[in-house]
Amino acid sequence: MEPADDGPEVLDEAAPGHADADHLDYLSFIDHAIGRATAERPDLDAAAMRMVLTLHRLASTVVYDLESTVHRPSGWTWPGFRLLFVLWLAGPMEAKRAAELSGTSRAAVSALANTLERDGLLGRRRDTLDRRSVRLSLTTAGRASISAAFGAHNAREQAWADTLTDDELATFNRLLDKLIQGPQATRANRRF
Amino acid sequence: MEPADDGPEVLDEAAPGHADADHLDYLSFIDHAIGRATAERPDLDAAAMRMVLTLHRLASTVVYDLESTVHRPSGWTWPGFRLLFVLWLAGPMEAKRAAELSGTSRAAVSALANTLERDGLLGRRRDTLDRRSVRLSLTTAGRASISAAFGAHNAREQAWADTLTDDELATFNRLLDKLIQGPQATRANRRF
DNA sequence: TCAGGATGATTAAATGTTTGACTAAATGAG
DNA sequence: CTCATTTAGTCAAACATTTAATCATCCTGA
Repeated sequence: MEPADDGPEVLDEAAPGHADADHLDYLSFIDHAIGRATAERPDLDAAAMRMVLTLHRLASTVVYDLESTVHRPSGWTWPGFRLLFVLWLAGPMEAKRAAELSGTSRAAVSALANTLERDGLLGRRRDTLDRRSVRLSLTTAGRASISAAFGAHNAREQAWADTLTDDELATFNRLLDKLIQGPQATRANRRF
Repeated sequence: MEPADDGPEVLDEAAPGHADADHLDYLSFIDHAIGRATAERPDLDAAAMRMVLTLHRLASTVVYDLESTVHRPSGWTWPGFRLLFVLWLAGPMEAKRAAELSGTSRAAVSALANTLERDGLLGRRRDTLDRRSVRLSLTTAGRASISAAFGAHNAREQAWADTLTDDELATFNRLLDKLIQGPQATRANRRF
């Protein structure tokens, strides 16, 4: 990799206000970012910025934890888990519905099904009535795998939830639900 | 793609309890999943399961919204935005620190920097003291881009936050903060 | 001093994601 | 009935992510 030749267009010196940026980490960066951004642009909505920034970082951290401690050691990936999870709990279904329920595109389900089928965890079958459509279902091996993995998965979920009191958890779940049932979520879920 | 040959190992019929799985969507699947899973395995922690499932789906939906309405139309990706955002608000820094602050691996930052450098949004410069280390900084074009994009970004954040009342938002942010400051998050953030 | 071990960055290989194009099959208006 | 349109799935190209291996550089202790 060639080092950049330090042309004049590179802002190489820290701009004023970055002086305190040296003792930051993944968590404290949130406060720093909100402070810097709103100092530079007072029109920004700080509480909304905090909500999205923290929500995203928390979700990433939880997913990384589940994937690295539960699923990768069992030989599979988070996206693979998500698709098998849907099939486990809602039964065999068309690829299109699996995409809707797992929240990705049909193309991603198609690609994902390739590896999962290769690994013997799910089966594909062309529908006889509508021959465009493909029905996905767990194999017995797939069912056994996910059923076994989900115990460990839920144990980690429980450890996370234990960070909050029972009341706080109930409140948190209520607010999550309000957000995901709200107009923005309804508007946004258009991956199809 | 070859249809599976419907061998006996494929669980092709819906198991009992899947009868009501036909009128599900991305949102109502959460309730269905919790009901089915706890019916099958009463030892599971339903509230914890709900928390993680909803948290993940909400975060994915918000990110997809921001990426598809704000960032992709401007010609860049969510991961690219995240890296530039860190450089914007904390100033030039080593690649290693950029990885810590943006929450990915050093390898991912290295790959991401390739495309961003190619597109003229950031510059790389070998450190003269420690010649292993590489310093990343925004170009003026990169700075202008992110500054322009962040107005629209924050407007979408605001729309999401408006789903909650002011009190609810304050509570939600407090609980997000408690979770991300808690022992699980501290334990889990070990991507380095 | 210098050999062994740590550290920063990159690359490699495998996976997964997106959008957009393409194929094949079903549907529906005339 | 036929032809245009819609729909399900897949493919292709561009990107991004992970872990593991590799390379170069720095540091440390005998």
